[in-house]
Amino acid sequence: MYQDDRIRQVMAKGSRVVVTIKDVAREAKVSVATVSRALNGNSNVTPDTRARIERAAARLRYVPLGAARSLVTRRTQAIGALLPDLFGEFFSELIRGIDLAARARGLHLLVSSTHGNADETATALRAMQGRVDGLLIMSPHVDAGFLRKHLADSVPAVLMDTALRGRRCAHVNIDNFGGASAMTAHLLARGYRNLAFIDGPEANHDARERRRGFEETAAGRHGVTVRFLQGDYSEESGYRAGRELLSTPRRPEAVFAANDMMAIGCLSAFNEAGVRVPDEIALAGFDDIPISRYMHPPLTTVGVQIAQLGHTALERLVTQMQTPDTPEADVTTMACEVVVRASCGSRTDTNGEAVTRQELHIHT
Amino acid sequence: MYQDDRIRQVMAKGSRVVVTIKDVAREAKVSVATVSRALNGNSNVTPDTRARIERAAARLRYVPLGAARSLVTRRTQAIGALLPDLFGEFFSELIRGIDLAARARGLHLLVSSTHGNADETATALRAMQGRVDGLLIMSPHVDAGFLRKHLADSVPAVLMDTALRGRRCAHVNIDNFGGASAMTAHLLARGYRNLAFIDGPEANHDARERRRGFEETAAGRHGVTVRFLQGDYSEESGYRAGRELLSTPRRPEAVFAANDMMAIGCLSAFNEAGVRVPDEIALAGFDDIPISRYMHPPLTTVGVQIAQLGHTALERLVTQMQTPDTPEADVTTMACEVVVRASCGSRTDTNGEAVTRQELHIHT
DNA sequence: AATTGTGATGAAAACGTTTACATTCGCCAG
DNA sequence: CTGGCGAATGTAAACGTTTTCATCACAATT
Repeated sequence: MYQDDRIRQVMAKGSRVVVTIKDVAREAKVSVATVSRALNGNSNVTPDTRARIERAAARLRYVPLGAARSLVTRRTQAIGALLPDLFGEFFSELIRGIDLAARARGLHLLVSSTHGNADETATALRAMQGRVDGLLIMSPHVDAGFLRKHLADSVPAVLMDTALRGRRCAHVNIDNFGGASAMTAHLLARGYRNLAFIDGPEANHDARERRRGFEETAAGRHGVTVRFLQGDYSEESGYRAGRELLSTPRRPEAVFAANDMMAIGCLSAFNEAGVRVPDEIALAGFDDIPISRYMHPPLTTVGVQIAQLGHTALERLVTQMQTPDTPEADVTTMACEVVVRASCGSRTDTNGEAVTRQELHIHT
Repeated sequence: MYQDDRIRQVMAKGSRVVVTIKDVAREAKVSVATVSRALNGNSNVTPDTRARIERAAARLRYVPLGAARSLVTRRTQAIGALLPDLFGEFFSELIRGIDLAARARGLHLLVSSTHGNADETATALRAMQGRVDGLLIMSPHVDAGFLRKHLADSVPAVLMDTALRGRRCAHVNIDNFGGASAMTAHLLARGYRNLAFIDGPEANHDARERRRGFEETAAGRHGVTVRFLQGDYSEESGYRAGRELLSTPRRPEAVFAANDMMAIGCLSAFNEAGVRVPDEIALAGFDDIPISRYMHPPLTTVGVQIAQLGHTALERLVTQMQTPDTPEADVTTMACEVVVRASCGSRTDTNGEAVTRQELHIHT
């Protein structure tokens, strides 16, 4: 049955010998070209021959070597996602969105985290380039110079939620400004006049935009006072901000945290001090991470369609990969929505679910 | 400055031409072999030559093509993680653990989700094999036959939290039985005698083990009654189970859900009905997902070191990749711990934090 | 001065696949 | 019977890198 030693060796139980297309060809008594054609399904192959080849391939458990295939086709069928971190709900959702879109396109997904280190970001960026067809990048460290230095022209890339508007590649952004502005308007509409804002890390583009959204909407309005506290997006920093707010003589009526984790920390501080939310003080966050609705009270927040962001970014990238001519780098902005729950004193059903959603604009 | 048309073409702004090692060699006026040696750092190259090559490579923004390199070195420097899903805290943590360990080893991480579909699992498994050095697999569909059919002998693999104990590859499991058993003992120790258990999906190995841990520890004890409700790991199913429990004449004193999401759903049902936890009924979960501690009351649960599981699995895989001789496939079991919070009536500090952790055994 | 050793560099083979081109074969029209 | 055609298959080149082996220059030894 087996034609020679090679086949015998390949079939030997537990061996680590790799099966190549030549083995399949030999086993099916055809040339490697025919095997390739049969297995890739495109060209003309006799049903009989095809069946013989498929049987041989299955018997030998042949799987084509991606490297060899990529080398000649100049496609890896993989895209890389470079993210600042893989921890927490935000990135989990983002990866899920990317994965969903990638699998729909038959693309593999290579993930890497940079942990906020610029050198590491550069290393990861370089390491990925040789092995993917395109790159999805979210990182506080990337700017025009960084990309010019570390990103080859041959690699299509899409930047997610980044300040930079270089003409080098496309962007998919979150409407941080609009979302923060809408939430601020919501707070004002509820009658709160004395407001506090817990800031995100200064270096972060999105944190700055959120602050700006709050500031421009609230500041200068008649009878409205604003106050800022520094945070860094961590629950811990939100907790500290909450304590600080309680210790000052004149408490704000409402607190808007630049992300949900800080809002949650702040809520802990309030709960701990026996200050009731929203009766004594209102609280809002940003991101609408899944935990938010389980808080006590459920958190009013700005909903970001995180998975959708990943999906959109990947589709953008695919478009860019398919059109070799550099299209004028465009910017897609994902809309946000105010998700009203109990923490800002809305009427809610007994389950604490959101009862209203205020849609914002979509601007592409 | 530039030697010929090729270089000029390569340097042309915005071009999609890929830079190869030959271009670098030409630019640095050396052979490709020397470029390879210089850039890989190993062999002897004159400092002068090396500098010239590095300058050339940087100027051209050269990055080696992974496919070509892999083809000759027979290493992709990548490992694949095949998971049932990418949604939720559990997988987020797991991926983080894997990524951390992989980056420490200089390995790339390829992720893929199978969404519970057996065919899709097979496809993903096959597609990954040609492009990674090893595989981390977690899936309800893999059994001995499945692997024999779809997994080439040449690919090292580690199975995570799976029933199968084939001799084909190593396993890293969670001590589901031990954890459930310990939690049950904890409930009994607190004086609860009338217990209910919310089951996970029947097909799941871990769900069965958790049930077994509960059953064998509680059943047959003097004065202890047990009751089972079917769930499927979703919050929704936990909610239904909670409603059902409340509607029956004799309520259990304590409810043990096979995972945290169901416990959270159950808690919603209790809160909604105004039934106080833990005063009127105690509640426990399994997994210790990050949300648990933010519940109201914070959830007593079985802690699984999820990130650690990923880390361990990857290290196991690396070991297997380095030793070509198949080592007797071994099984590592990760210990669980009972994390006591307020939902089972323990005394807690004002913050609702865990105040005791009961360590279990570690068995390797 | 001739020989040997050494360290840097170059030439070329190899990796496994796809694909352009060549070959073969059977069939049909003339 | 022959020429031509199309379908099925084979042959071989190419992809970009690493690595083995050979070459070379030059210093150290005889």
